[in-house]
Amino acid sequence: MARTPLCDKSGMRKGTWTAEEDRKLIAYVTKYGCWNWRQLPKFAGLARCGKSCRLRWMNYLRPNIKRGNFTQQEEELIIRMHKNLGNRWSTIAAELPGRTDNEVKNHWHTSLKKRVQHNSIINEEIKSKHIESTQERDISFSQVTTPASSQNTNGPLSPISSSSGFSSTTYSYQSSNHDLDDFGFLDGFIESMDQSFWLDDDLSTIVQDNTNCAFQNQDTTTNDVFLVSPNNSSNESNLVLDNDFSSFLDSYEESTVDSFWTQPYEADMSHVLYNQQWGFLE
DNA sequence: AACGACGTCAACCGCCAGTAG
DNA sequence: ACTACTGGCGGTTGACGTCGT
Repeated sequence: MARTPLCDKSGMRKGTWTAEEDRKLIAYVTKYGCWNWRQLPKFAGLARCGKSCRLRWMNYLRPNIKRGNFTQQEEELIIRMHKNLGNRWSTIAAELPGRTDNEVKNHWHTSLKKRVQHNSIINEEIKSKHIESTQERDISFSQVTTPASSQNTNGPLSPISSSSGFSSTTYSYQSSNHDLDDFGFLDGFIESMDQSFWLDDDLSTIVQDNTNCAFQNQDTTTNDVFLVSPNNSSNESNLVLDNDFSSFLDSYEESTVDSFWTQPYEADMSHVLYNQQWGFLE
């Protein structure tokens, strides 16, 4: 599943992230935010390039990442959006709360693409059979009543004029008269999502209740919430924050840890939060 | 049980756009 | 206007798991 750990020329680690590296990254970003990915590994005590840290955080460690199988609704949305937008994975993923562009991309290549292609083939077969039967009927009909020169090949019954090139047998929304360029149905999909899906209620409460020790930094595009030191350019102030952070953690450990952090390192993250064995900036 | 083919997905790579100096 | 830097994106890789023979 993961790559064998190795180092590049500059001594930066590559390959699979260890649980310890994850703990360091989570602890640092949770405390100070992702103010500069390039500089972050140095301060977080990680022998990784910033790009690798960013990727690990964005695709795997950040809160509210939704893991597990895609629902039928999610798959239908991906297929429809991909048909309209192409390989714009980040745009597609933005409509799937908790899903990353990498995850959407992987799921498309491993599962959905084949399914769509399979359905297209079936659809083509249905189309060609329909054309054959229509032509046979037209021929037999014209033999009796109509001169060949007056046959209309692009009439209302032509499957070519009504087909979207997308199977209508599997995906129910296709039969609901949506225009291909009309994303209106997406609104309904998104509205039906519980708001807690986007941002953990417990977390937002905690951030509001602890503004004395850290301030909230929320990414408006992803709804990610980070806790940022009031003055993260100073180690001295960070140490002060460490003390405040202890009480801050005490105040919410029971209500939030389980829901805030997702698998697979839920237990490890709890360890970080409870014991604060960060081992850096100290 | 052994082996190869295939599927999955975390992670890497290169490119590009935006921004600051 | 130009350059350097950074974050973000999409394409691709490759280790590991699963399945079929």
